[in-house]
Amino acid sequence: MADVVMDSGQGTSAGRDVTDLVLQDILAGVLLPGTWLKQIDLERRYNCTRPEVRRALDRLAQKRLVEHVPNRGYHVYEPDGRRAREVSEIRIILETAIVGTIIQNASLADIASLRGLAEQFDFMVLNGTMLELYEANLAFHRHLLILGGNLELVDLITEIRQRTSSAPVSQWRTRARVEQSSREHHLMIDAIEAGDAEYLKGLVRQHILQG
Amino acid sequence: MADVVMDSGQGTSAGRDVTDLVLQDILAGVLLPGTWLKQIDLERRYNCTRPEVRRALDRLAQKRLVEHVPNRGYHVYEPDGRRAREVSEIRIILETAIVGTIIQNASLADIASLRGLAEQFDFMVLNGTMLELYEANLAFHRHLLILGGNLELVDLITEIRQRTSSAPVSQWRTRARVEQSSREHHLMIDAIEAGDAEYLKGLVRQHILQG
DNA sequence: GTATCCTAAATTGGCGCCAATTTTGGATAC
DNA sequence: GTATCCAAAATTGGCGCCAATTTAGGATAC
Repeated sequence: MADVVMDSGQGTSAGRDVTDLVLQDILAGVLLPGTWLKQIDLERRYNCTRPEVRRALDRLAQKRLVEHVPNRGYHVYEPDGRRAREVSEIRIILETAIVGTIIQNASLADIASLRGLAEQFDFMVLNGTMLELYEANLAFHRHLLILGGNLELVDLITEIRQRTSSAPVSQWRTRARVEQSSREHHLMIDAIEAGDAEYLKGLVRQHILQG
Repeated sequence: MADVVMDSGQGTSAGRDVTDLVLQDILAGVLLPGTWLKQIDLERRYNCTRPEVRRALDRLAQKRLVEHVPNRGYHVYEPDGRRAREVSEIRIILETAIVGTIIQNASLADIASLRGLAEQFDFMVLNGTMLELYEANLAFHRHLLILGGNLELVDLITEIRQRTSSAPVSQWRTRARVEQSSREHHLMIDAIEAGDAEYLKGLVRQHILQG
């Protein structure tokens, strides 16, 4: 029996589960770092019940996106310079490590798909919300990582990407940076086409460090 | 560190979080892969309430140690060859990446501490339970990783180590392998003392691949 | 006028009940 | 004898209530 049910893992799910809704609002910058997440407020905001709110908060606390203070509540994690730096370092280690495999596995069809996703990102820069831009970026990078052939790694990177919750908002404020990201996406694809692993590694590193 | 090892059936399980208790039982092999975790059973087994059980199961499902099938329950994840291989690959990438930093940062005091932890592991091989052995191993590797200077990375590796839950039991059955691990621990410390990064990388890779 | 204490409102968090769904066992029909 | 169907038991999971703790505000003493 094909009884495969997509539980609320870390996949990109539609805004059904409360956990994802809160997560999206944190990533979109609606719920700012330091904000206390009162259960009664979330209950009303997302039109859901108390237990659902509590489960969502517990899950986000496990993911270390919010902090739980016993008998006082949950609040959005404040950006931590050290942590952000360390997460970036981890991402650089992981994402540069599979550059070789990505280049080996990339077919012409893959490159075409990547171009499409990169262009979709460009489109969202002009006509899209912050969230749509974020998701387009995620889709591009996800497709790129899948070429690495390690699905666990794709999930892991997607997961630790969220650990610098405040990053997307605070770093993507300027249009210049977003357009820089856009250019780098295309340069990455060029590097894959050219089969230049070392150049791609440099691009990935730079891309992560700037956001 | 005195580790609280809970025997099943015992009554007073005060203080400890239920999630950790179930986690330890999965890691220790008491709860075998595929087992259905009925809420009523866990409730009685760990002397806790229904909501506590459900929270623990939800958390373990988030960590992907158990799988949740709606309206049917939770069961311990079956070992997946592909996943285990991919997790090993990730660990190799991360742990070999910080070998250089580890060697740079390792003081004489650190090396002495590592020797002590390695010897504690040796001791547990002879006079210790499976869980104590597992924890001694964890303590050694944790101390090693901390020398890398990236605390997020330490937590991350500790976390993904648990993703191959069935590994410790199934792979550590033979004494030969455990003693091989023991030898490798000491060889790693030797490599650190000698400042030989490349040799240490090879050891780490081999250590992860064999379990 | 300010600090402290005490009371009241608000919030968190534990707990049990009940409905919805699934599983199991047995009875019946072919 | 076997397959199918139905009913009873068991299990999951949603929901709301109430106690414990914290916070805020006001009254009182100095």
